[in-house]
Amino acid sequence: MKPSIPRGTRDFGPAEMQKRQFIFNILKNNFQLFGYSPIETPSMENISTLTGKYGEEGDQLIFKILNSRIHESKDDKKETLRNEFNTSLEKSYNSELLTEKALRYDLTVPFARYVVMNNHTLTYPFKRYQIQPVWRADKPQKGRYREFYQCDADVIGSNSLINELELIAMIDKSFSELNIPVLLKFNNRKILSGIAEILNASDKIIDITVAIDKLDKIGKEGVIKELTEKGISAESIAQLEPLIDLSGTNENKVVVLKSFLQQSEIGKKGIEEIEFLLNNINTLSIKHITLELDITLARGLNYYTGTIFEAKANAGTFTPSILGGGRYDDLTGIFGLKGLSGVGISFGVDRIYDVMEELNLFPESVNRLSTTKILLANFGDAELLHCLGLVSKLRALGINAEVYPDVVKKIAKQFEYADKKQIPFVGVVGGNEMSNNTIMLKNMASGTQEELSIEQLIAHLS
RNA sequence: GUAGAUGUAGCUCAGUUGGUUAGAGCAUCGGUUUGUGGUACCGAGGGUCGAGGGUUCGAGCCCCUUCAUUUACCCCA
Repeated sequence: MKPSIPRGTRDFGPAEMQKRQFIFNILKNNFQLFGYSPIETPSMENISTLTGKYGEEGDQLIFKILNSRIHESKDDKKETLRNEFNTSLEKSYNSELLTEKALRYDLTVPFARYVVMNNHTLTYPFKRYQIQPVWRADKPQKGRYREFYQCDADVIGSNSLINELELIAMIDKSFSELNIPVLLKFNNRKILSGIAEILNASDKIIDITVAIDKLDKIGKEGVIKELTEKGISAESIAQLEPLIDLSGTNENKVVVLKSFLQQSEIGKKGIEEIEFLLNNINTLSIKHITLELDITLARGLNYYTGTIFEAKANAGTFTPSILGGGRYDDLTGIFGLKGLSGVGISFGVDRIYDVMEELNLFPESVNRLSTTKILLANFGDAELLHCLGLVSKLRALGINAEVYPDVVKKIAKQFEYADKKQIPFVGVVGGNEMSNNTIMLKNMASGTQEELSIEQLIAHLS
């Protein structure tokens, strides 16, 4: 049979892994630098843990796992299963009789589930990071995969906006180290709720933000047309006008929003939070990223209640977001633990990779196929045994070294191997070198070689 | 879900209005070189042209069906 992998999934070869790990390492270091501890959770969760947390669209994109040993069910149960299956063919329908498990859709909901289950062992505020793949049954396209890694950092059990500030600092530091120019958009769900409250249209708030978000694409008239189509009254649209025209600095936008939201308690709270962030952001010495208040940023995930974040590369043609996050006031409440507010962000490694590839941002040092520093050529059994002693000496000193395992007719083959793996040095130990206790060291880049003592070799490679 | 694009060698792709035995580059293997790679030269292997059906004396090319991949919209990391 012809081998293939499911669509939306990918294999990663050594060259790609080298670069992916470069990203993982930077993120992991920063997570630890800011005080987060690692956890892992299972790939699969009970389906009831996941459903209802991501909005209607999100729920449909959850990969479900068919119950195992369904065929062993009793006959009377089989009839029920058949009915459930038929129903699920007719409409979007979750039946726990068929699929009681599903692949995790993100890391935040499993984290909330973890917190509730481990409440008594945790010290709050609990700061965790988590680097694991998630799965979404989306149609794949550019920058969109069905299996991809998220790198999450969340603080739970703290209401303080200091957490938001720290996250912004960590985002800045991480993207600065990755050397990616980034536009970090932020907003606050309370402002969106406030706008809905003022317009008395809480069910239409998503339509409104989506429409205003298209301003760049379809112009002001297009936006007004779309709002009308969505059933927003002319009066409300007129009222909305200052928001459609919203522009300028973050501070200017706050002034406009303040007057718009005067009559909304929740809106005023949102403004207060935004102002706190803007007033204190300077003390963070943000050097790298650009911060922009964007009231059209809504984010589909149901659980967000306060600050929301989204980051995109500020250069090149790759437009999908590479980071998302926000505050959720009561995600653990669903699992029975009330009153724990959390805030977190998620880096999308796969998209960060795509951006870095496009902008050619990977440093030269990770653009190689292997980390081996020296290959010892194989001239036969006796020489090989001698070389094995030599490599273990080198490895003890932290020098990445390997031997060529097979005896081959043409020595050239071994040099070709080193060349293809981009190994910088090849050591040759034949009869002469063995009796002299030396090694012929060839520099693959320059093509030159010289006979060295073992001490000289070590000095050369260290 | 809606719309478009593409399926030819391991990979990237040519292939003329339908006409002999379907090509190239890269990769692989062998040789020029039995202690030396990357550059050069010579040679070899490798194809049910995505699958099924139709039109035709004749189909990689035209028609139908189907599958796969990919891009955009929606939503998302």
